[in-house]
Amino acid sequence: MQTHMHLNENQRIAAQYKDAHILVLAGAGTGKTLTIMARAAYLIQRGVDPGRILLLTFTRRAAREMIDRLYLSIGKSARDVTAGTFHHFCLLTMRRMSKQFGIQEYTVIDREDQTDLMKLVRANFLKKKVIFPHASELIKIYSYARNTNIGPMKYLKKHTDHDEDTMKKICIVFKEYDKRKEANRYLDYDDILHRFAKKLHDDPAIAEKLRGLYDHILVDEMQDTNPLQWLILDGLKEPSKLFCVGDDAQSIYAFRGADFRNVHSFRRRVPGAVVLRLEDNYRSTQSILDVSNWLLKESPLNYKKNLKAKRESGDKPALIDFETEFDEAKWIADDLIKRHETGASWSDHMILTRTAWNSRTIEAILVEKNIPYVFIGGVGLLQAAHVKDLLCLVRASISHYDELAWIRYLTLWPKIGDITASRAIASMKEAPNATEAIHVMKKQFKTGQKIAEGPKLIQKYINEPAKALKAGARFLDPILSKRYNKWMSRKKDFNLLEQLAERYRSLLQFIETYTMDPISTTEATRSEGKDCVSLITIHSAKGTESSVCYIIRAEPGMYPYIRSLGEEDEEEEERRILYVAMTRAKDELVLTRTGTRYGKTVFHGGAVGSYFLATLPETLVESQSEWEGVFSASENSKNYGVIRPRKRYQ
DNA sequence: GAAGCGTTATACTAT
DNA sequence: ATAACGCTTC
Repeated sequence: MQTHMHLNENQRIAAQYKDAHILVLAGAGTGKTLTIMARAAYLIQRGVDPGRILLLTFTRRAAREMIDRLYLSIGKSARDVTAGTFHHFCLLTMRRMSKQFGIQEYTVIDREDQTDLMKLVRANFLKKKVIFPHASELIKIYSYARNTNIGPMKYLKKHTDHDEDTMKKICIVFKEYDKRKEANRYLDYDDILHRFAKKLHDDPAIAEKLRGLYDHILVDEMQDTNPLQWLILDGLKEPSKLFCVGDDAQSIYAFRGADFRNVHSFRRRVPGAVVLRLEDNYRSTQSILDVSNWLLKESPLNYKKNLKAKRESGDKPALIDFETEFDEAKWIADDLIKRHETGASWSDHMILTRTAWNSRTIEAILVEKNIPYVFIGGVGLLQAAHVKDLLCLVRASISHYDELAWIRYLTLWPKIGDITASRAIASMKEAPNATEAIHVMKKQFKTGQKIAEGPKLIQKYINEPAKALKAGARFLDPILSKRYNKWMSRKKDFNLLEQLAERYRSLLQFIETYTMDPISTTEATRSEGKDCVSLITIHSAKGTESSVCYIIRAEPGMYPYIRSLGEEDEEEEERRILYVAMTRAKDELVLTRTGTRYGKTVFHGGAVGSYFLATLPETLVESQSEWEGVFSASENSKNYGVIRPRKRYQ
């Protein structure tokens, strides 16, 4: 990282550009974040009210970090800048104008709830057993179609090969899903953007108001915004000025509707926009960039990227082979300990993983060896079954429309399954208010009195989330302790939850925050600023950096990921994922791979399927094999078997 | 008909 | 770890 707010010429020109919409094309490590912050600082110093600056980032973590850094540079006024993700910003704004947006009493639901709701709709729609996409697949299709602003039918025709009849049925199911969602007063992630964008474009009075909120909109990771997000920027951009920063080579969210080409069309979309470039890399050594550059050059797409280091050439990246993921994990843990003993901080190390579950082995070893770490990405604390049980009790207490929460809560009780629960909930829907609804529900069951106690308990503490959770946890304890093995270790999560909740003024706010920004258990436990190793998915690692980076499981079937094989667009996205991973490293890059694929040892001969590192020139890395008795690392890559594309899910 | 239990299959990325 | 499924019990 460059010294604080010390800008090079191009960064300075970008940060201080006047009166224009600006796109900054900034390669990895060229000081993207620094330039955005310098822009904010410059604007504020020139007299712009910080409250009239909107900073849109990709994760809430990124927003927090930027505001913290801005605080160090310009002080208190940094806190007045609105910073967050598109979803966060849109929801916040809609909550402030909840009457105009008609979202009072609405509950935000996550992907899992979306899928569960879709399951109900799907089951209702299908008479008998027919071949029909699963709920998770339906949600994926619908979400993608909405984020790219194309109709579901158009999407289905373009991306699947279902027959006409099935496609029509799928579209009907989507309509049913919408209806059910509305009846439950749910907002899914896509609704948050969609409702906002719709008002912005269809309601001139509200649009006028929204456009007047900010003078400057700064957007990080522009390459990963999708067409729906673009509608939002487009609607807000006059008289506000856009300052967008991105890099096509780091676009890794196509599955969410982003298109890496979208930064190229910026000038067409925004007439008169100025496009600037940052090309000097301050982050990494040249040896790390050499491998990264090589990877992009191998692509059939022309990224026109050749990162040049401002730093020394440094050590060559290492490529190390292991027989099993267990060996790999142990080696990394020992390497970390060695480095720590010679004076390095744990926090100088980042372990990058393609998939969240791939990190399980290494996580176990880190725990075993007492290496402090934080896991970022993947499944959250709030997804654990027992935590969901408690949160659903809370949700049910807040909203009597919340069908999923009620089903979950009611089915915790003996002799109540989903069918009985659904019936009771259907009768509740008629009730005019929450109190009446609970009264109606109570009468359905012999144990009704006891069942109704839970929500009543929670309702007492609507504005004291920690107390509500404590009361809820105590209330559910007898049921949950019977339900789960190892209950004592699960129960600990409730204390953690209570601690988190203390920071919030209402239950609604607490639930909403963590629904939109799920965190892992280690992330919740870690005290701020603690020295620890980061174990992180590459998708979550965007925008971060570390002195030493380990990219684990860099074997065939992983880069490109096995499911993308055969689809050029998808394989190229996988290339960018690996590129993002490599360019996080400042001083040392260690690629490790195993001979295990899906639990089986792979060392049969034959041609290599699509595997990026198969053609990696030996001069670019130091190869090493910890796989005793087997061929050397360089031979190794040639001896991996053919990888065939897995049958695609329809 | 519905609940509940035990067995088996299964894993990408995320707001 | 959990969802899905088949089977048994109420």
